[in-house]
Amino acid sequence: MTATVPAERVNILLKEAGYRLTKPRQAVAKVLFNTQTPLSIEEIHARLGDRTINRVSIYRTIQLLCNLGIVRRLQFHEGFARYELADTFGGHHHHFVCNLCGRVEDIDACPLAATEQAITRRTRSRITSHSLEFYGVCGPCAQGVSVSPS
Amino acid sequence: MTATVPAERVNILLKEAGYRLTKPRQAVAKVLFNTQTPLSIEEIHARLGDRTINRVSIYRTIQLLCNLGIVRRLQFHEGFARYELADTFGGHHHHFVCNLCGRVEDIDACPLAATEQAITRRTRSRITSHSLEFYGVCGPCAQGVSVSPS
DNA sequence: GTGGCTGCAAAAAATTTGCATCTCC
DNA sequence: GGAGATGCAAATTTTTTGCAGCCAC
Repeated sequence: MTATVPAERVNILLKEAGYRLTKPRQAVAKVLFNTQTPLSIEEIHARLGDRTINRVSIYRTIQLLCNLGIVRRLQFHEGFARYELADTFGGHHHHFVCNLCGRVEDIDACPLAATEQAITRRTRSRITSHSLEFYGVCGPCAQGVSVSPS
Repeated sequence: MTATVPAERVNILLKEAGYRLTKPRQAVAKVLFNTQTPLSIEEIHARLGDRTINRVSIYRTIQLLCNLGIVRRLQFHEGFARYELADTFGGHHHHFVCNLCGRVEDIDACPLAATEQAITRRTRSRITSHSLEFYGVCGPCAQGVSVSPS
């Protein structure tokens, strides 16, 4: 995804919700805003240059950002979660995950609006979000030119 | 999902692939064929009446059934995985997960064939599967008549 | 009979929690 | 200064692995 709004908006949202602007929170938010692909806790930790920020703080910060609707959690069946900016900040999109190299590509097309309406009408439920992932073999891997993921 | 083919087909598939027909494997398959909703390892274990079958065997059986394409893994952001019969046995469908009561409903409509084709053409990738979940509040919960999940 | 399968125990990995210390407002 | 946040350690939870004994073929 690509950040469409300055990271400072996160600061405002935190303040408005009554939370403090601390170094770990700003650092984690910055990493997420500067990254084009969903990150695991471990990857976020690795990107926080100096390792003075504890993994536990990253977990807690991520949980907070998820609750505030700034970040969303993804599961690619890897045994751990990944996180990226939520729709408002990163734009609504889905993912294609290569089963060979693990690379993740954004899929901007979303054909689900009509489906959601149909479900809502039929079941009287309220849909607040959806999660859609495609799995397969990416172009480069299919042609044998891929490298294993970092 | 609903089983559309007798569970005996699993026995044939196992044999054909060179695996033995053991009690744990038949018991786990039976549970999956008799259940309408995706189950966690814990839930499968609980439904195996007598507790003579170990959790580890369930993990290993599930992994085998996934590899054979009989079962598929789902993640509803609960911190653990759920499993249900794969398309061939349970029919292609997606899920609606109620954020309040946790109930899971099948969504049979799948509007993704066209999207998959578009992605495949553009990126020269090969899509082998997709995963789509809707989240929200189900009808009963929206009307305050819901009970918490078992 | 025997090689693959199971159960037990233990390890590994991801995430959460308790609490003393620190720091943002 | 004080409430709230962090860091460390330890606990919890889910899943995986090693290995001796068992059972399907």
